[in-house]
Amino acid sequence: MNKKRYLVTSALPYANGYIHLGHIAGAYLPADIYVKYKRLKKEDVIFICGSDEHGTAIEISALKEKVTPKEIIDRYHFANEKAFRDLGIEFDIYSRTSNEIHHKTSQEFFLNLYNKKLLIKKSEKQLYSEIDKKFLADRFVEGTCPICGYEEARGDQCEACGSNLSPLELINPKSKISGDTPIIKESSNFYFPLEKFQTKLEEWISKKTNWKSNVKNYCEGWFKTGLKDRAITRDLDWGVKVPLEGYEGKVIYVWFEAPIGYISATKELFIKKGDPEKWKEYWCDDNTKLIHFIGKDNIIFHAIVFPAMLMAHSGFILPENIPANEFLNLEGGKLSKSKGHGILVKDIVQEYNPDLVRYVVASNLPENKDSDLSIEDFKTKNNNELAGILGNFINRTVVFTKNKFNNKVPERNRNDLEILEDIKKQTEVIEECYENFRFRDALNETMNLARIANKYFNDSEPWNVIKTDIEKCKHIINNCLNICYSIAIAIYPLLPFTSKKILKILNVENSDLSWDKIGKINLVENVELGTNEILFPQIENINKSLENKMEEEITITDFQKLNLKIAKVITCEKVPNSKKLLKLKIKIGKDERQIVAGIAEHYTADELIDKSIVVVANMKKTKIMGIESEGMLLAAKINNKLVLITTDKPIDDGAEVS
RNA sequence: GCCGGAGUAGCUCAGCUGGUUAGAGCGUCGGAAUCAUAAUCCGCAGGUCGGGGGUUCAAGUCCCUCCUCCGGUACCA
Repeated sequence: MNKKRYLVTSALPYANGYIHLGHIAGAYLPADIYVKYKRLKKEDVIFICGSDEHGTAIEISALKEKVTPKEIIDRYHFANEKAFRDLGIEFDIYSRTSNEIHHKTSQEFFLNLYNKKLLIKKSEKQLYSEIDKKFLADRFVEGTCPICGYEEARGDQCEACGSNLSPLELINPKSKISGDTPIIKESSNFYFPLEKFQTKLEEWISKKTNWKSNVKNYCEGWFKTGLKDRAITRDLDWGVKVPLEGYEGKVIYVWFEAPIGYISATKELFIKKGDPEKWKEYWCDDNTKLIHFIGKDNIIFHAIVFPAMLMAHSGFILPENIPANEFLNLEGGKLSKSKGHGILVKDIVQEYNPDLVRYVVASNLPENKDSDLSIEDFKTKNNNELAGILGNFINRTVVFTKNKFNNKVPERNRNDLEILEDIKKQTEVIEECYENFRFRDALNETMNLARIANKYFNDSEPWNVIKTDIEKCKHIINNCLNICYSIAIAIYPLLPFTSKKILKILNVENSDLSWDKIGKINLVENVELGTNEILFPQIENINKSLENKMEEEITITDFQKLNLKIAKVITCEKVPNSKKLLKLKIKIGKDERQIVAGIAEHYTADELIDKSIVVVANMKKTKIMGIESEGMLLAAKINNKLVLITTDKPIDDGAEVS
């Protein structure tokens, strides 16, 4: 019988931004907890992750910052790698898709499908720049929108009117790289026949009775719409080159190549370990359970696209489970980079004990639905739970030992194992949680160990017993110290740093942790303890500013780009068929113009007439629901309240705001 | 507009295929204790399970409808 193996992956973070708590809650912390638990159970498990480093977004960031893509990916790759490490998230390997081994692996994968004639070749007219010497990907083209006339529409979409475009539709297209006017040229690209795999996928997923319902629901949604073939190559520089002659200047699309990163990273891991063939045990052997930890935005890729790719390639195992999480909100608001709302890991670890961060996130994991995290939690959970329940038990036990028994493990002197058995029994409850990917429950049940322990301490009253029966007291404290050790093991998946600290306090730093040791007698009598330490000092104040650290700072020059003016509303009417749009005519000095504003849910058209408002006067023209808008009015918004910005005292329209 | 998801105690959330008095953690309150980071332990708190209607012997749990929020997708030439 072959032993079961676990191959655990966390979604490859895109190397175009810093990791924040939403990411951690979605894909990384649950995976790390799971892996640590499996390791305690002495299971064969490897934990794979790495940076996803290709794609247009990175290339565009590089273009914007006038640096090479390599600089961008290096910045985020190393920063994120460190962020994970700081949080105690320990991958066996944190690789990156820019590595040579990944390029090679992806190309082999591609060729495998190509040689089987599975890929569909489609020729399409594409824009080609003779100066840049390449085909221009959608987002590298700019031109006039054929629908609304907006002059800087992107190749894929017009930001002004929202129309989806293809670069060929643009009037006067220009290369965003060189400004060159591209010509139309035939370009052929390959498509992956996803449609063909739909039946097989549906069948496969229908058998996955232990998958979370949210994951299955998403899949069913996609099936219902019908899977469509997806382009697998595109005209770009930055990425894995298409390994065929005549396809120079084309790369493999990131969605295809990134998940292969799990395979390349596994290869890399075993090359480093000096056993270069061993990766196959994890990817090609049915005794291995492949588990992808991801956020819900990634479900389509891990539950549908990648499995289809693996089926097409054949020889690989398919995922056993995909315990995708929903999204983590912060103070009721969505975590989003663009809105400057969120907590970056690199910042939070400066502020708090990483185990506290793990604890707060783990107790709020969005396992069944989007969840909400409050900054206040860092304080209350630290003080009330970690310090009060867990830290306190360790501390009261150790301090008691120090004061009454010379800081040495007192002797056992009776045959009473009941409390240790209770502890053991509780761990079975915890195990069940882990096996079912219920990490929030696991955390709660783990804390119950400390609750049981505190109760035992209270009920046993060693501070009284010592006055009448010192032997009995020794036994009690011996139990408590052994419970401390058990707790150190049990909390290890959740609070690895604290676990180590407890071992140090117990002076058994080098002991090999194993789940089986929980509820057993592990400490040697009369051995002296180490130095005590307060595990979770009380937190008095919390730093609310953390949530805003994502906001970009600007200079006065940036501000001056805005041309803010006072305007007077002349007429105003509701835009038919819209929920929140009002169309208003405004007067800015001599200038009269029309703007469309999304405030109908807060103001009626009549209320606005004659009001003095503040508008951004140099806003690019745009069309909203087909209506031209030549500016943007300012309003303050919080929760669901919205009020217009107006002036303190009357002032003529046209006045500048600065 | 359409398709999903969600709306359960003050807060954060559990409640599988409908079935005894709707649960947990934290907070609040009362009590016990004082070894411990004013930490612990015990007890209590009574929430029309978003509104309304329906099916059923029985619904938080199924059906219809409405409201609110969140995703996805479409359209508004």
